[in-house]
Order: sequence, then structure tokens, then C-alpha cells
Amino acid sequence: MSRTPLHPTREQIELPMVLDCLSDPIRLTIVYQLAQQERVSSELCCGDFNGLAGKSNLAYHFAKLRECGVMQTRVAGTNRFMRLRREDLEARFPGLLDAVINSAAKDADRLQLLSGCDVVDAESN
Amino acid sequence: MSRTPLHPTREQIELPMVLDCLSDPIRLTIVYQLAQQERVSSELCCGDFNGLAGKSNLAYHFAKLRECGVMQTRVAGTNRFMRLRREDLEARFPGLLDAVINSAAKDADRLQLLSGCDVVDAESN
DNA sequence: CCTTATGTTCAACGTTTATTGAACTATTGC
DNA sequence: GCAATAGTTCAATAAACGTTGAACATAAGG
Repeated sequence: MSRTPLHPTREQIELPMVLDCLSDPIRLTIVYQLAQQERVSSELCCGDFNGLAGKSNLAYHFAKLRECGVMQTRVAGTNRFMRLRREDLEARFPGLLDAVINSAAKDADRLQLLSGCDVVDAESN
Repeated sequence: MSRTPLHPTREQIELPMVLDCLSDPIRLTIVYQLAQQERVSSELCCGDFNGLAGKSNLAYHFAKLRECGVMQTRVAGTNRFMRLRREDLEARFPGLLDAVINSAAKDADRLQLLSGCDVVDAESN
């Protein structure tokens, strides 16, 4: 396992890549859950998203989200903690992330954003 | 040529589809140009986008933009006039379209949004 | 009616994408 | 050291995507 995964600089973040990244239902769910979690701890680890898809499939989506500059990964022991790159995204594309997240929240049931994710269960306790 | 192409109702417009639609550079350019044109006439016809790609390729992208609910097509003679479905998009995803368009405007040169499009030339006269 | 202009539709193609399971790496705790 | 845990990487697969040119459809102008 390489120590710190590749992240693009703020200026390297491209609009089409971000939009494409967010257009996938699984990745949109991940981003949505990360946004919800910001009110609590701002970070989640990969395992919190088991239930959304298989581990290798999730790793694929995590890599995409990272490489597109949407989220950042921090390695801690055997865990990888992830958070949204809110400031960078806001600097590059003002209002975009919130518009997407709010739209996703509005359509939460339609998008099935809440299904199969440990995070929501934990939060509702 | 069928008289009126298919358009989804406002409620049928889905977030992932819209994001995916906007993630393609050619389609993003079309949307951006339509947005710019709103200050003038709010409508453009297919031919205004020759230069972006071949005709059949453009027809493919137009169809996607239409089927995803991003724009509306009106048939007039041999022409098809298109405009953004601003109100519908705003109702479904508040702030999203403007965030995307403003972000695209900020990155206009990086995205090469202005190249090969008749509209800009016409507008700069 | 014939031609021209505007776009669409279709089939073909090569590329990219999402998904899967198996193998692998790295860290923690006993 | 050994087993368990947490994730990644790889190869394979099927589906979706973008692009192309040729054929088609429709309307307008002479």
C-alpha cells in the first residue's frame, strides 16, 4: 500500500471530470454521505460505505473521486479516512458542490441515497 | 423528421443524468453557448454549433441534452431552435445550472469553450 | 418538380466504464 | 510470528459511450 495516494492540486481540478465523477449514483451517494457527515466529524473511512457495493468496486470509485479532486484520502493505520475537498471545490467552482448536494438531498429517496449505507444507521442513533 | 422530439417532464429530470450530460466537453460548450445567448435571443439552432463537431455527432449530443431535460427543441421549418430549460432545472436543482455555467465561464479558455463556434463570432460583431 | 439546406437515423467502430472475484499489501493485536 | 482486518491492484467481462460516414427525411426556394 502506497503511503499517500495521488491527489490533484486545486488548479488541476477540472469541471468536466468533477461533473462526470458526480454523475455516478454510487459516487454521488458517497459524496452525499460525506457531506452529511461534515456536521459531525468531516471524515469517514472506506468501510463505512460497505453495503453500497463490493470492496473492490468501492475502491475503484474512491480512486475516481480522489483523482478528480472531489475528496481527499488520509491514511491512518489500516484505515483510510476521507473528506470532501470543500474549500478547493468552492474556490474552483463556486456554489457547485452545495447545489449538487442540496439537489441530491431533495431527491434522496428517488436516488436511493440512503440505502445500504452504515453511516445513516449510525447517525440515526 | 418527427414533428416534436421527446422531452421529459420536469419531474422526470434526474440529477445523475443531468450531471453526466454536462460532463461532456461538447455538450458543456453547447449549454454554455445557449446560456450566453440567453442575454440576446434565448434560442439557437443546430447549425450555430457546426464547428464543434460533425453534424451527426452534434445530433447525438443534442438528443442527449434533450432527453436529459437540459434543453428544449422547437421545430421551425428545416431548423430546430433550442433553448435551455432554465425554469425546470432551477425548480428541480436550485442553483445547479448557474453554478455550472459560471464555473464553465471561469474556465472558458481552459475548456476551449469558445473555439470553433459560430455563435461567438456573431456575437462579437 | 428539382435542388439545396437542415438535421436526423442507422450501422459500425474503437474506447471507456462499471463490476466482479482472486490475489496481494500493509497494519493491528494476540 | 500468526491470524485477522482494511483496502488496493489486477485481469476479465459486459455494457455504455463518442465518433464517423452514408442514407434518409423534411421543408424552402427557384
